[in-house]
Amino acid sequence: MTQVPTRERLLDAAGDLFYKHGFQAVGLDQILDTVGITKTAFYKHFASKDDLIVAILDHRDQREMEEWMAYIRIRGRDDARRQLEALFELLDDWFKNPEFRGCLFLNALTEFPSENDPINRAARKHGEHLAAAVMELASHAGAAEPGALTEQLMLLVTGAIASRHRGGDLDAAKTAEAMAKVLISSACGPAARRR
Amino acid sequence: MTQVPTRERLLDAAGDLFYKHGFQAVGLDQILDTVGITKTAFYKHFASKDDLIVAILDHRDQREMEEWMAYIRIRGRDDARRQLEALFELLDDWFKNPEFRGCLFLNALTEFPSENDPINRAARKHGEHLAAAVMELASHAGAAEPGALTEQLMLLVTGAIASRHRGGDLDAAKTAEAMAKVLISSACGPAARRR
DNA sequence: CCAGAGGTTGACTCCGGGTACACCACATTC
DNA sequence: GAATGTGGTGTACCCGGAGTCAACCTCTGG
Repeated sequence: MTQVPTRERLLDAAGDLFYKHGFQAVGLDQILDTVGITKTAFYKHFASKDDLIVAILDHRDQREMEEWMAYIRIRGRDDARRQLEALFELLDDWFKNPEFRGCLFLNALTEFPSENDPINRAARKHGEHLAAAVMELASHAGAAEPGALTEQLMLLVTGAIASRHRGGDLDAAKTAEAMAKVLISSACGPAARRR
Repeated sequence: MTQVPTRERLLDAAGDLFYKHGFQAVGLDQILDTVGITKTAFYKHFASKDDLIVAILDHRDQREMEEWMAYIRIRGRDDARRQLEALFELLDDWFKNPEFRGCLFLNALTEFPSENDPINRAARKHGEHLAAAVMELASHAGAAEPGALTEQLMLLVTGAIASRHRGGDLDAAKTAEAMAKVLISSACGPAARRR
């Protein structure tokens, strides 16, 4: 019976609560109640609530990047172009989840708008990681200007998430996917499909 | 000497603070200090902080819609297609402002994620107003499917704002504008320009 | 055997949202 | 000329959340 260490349980439980209700809206006590420890115990794991948030963002960044890349590899086979397109299929799957509340990292960015804030930094890193991954796929796909395509696709991804979050467009992922396919085709040439 | 009524000053000052630092991050006291009144006086104007936020969102929705439509009419002349494109020029101007901190309404949506929350409702209304305006322009521009074009353009607008807010793409408006022009052309026919 | 990690209880500070009460000044209206 | 409403003031207060502190417990490994 290897018990799940408290630190992990804190990261999980607090992450879920923050995602559902927002970072500032969730009190420490609420987190401590669900995990079942006391305040003093908490402060032996994390220096502050902010520290906890940073740890959550780092942890989820890593986890989500792995999950997303795995999904993309499976759905996109060995075709970099198809993999780029799979990114939007992933979004569609995600948006169908009734628990969807936007992107944790984008949410963190708006709740902690100061650029010096460690939380803000941690949240921005996720965007950079995703952009780097897209950039690599764009290069592999033979895009004429991988950088430009990356900015376009990232804007579509961000826009789809924010649109769906706003509640206006329930099929935001499909909307974005249609645009993405056009962009990918025109950037990589209409036919060629490379590794 | 018609003094600016306190209610207006509260809306302005609190709106600015909320935009800069976030809704939950700004305390009532901070607002009261900048306006120069006491807590008791505040509660004679608004029932609560939430009530104040709703009033600010309503107020700014109206103001921003007027400003945006005026900008679009000036830059787009009497050409609905050019007016749609002008929307992205407006974004570019906005993004150049160093005070840019994202969209107040999108920010409100992430800080108050509960759909029942009056603040959430008020923030969503702004998106609906803007979408309605875009829809009308899309119809005037002779789009084959105005609804589809509206969803695409709204996604680009939202994506540009969120991308710029994320800090990844400083030229997000240009990126979105390029995509928008293609979409508008293909939806309305490559040449025709109507009122 | 002892140190250290992870835990407990309980009391405490400070700050923010919100309330209650008593009071003041001025303009309008009966 | 008194009454009332509006927009203020000041002070004292309650509650909940973040964070601190001190004293103590228990299990585990060198």
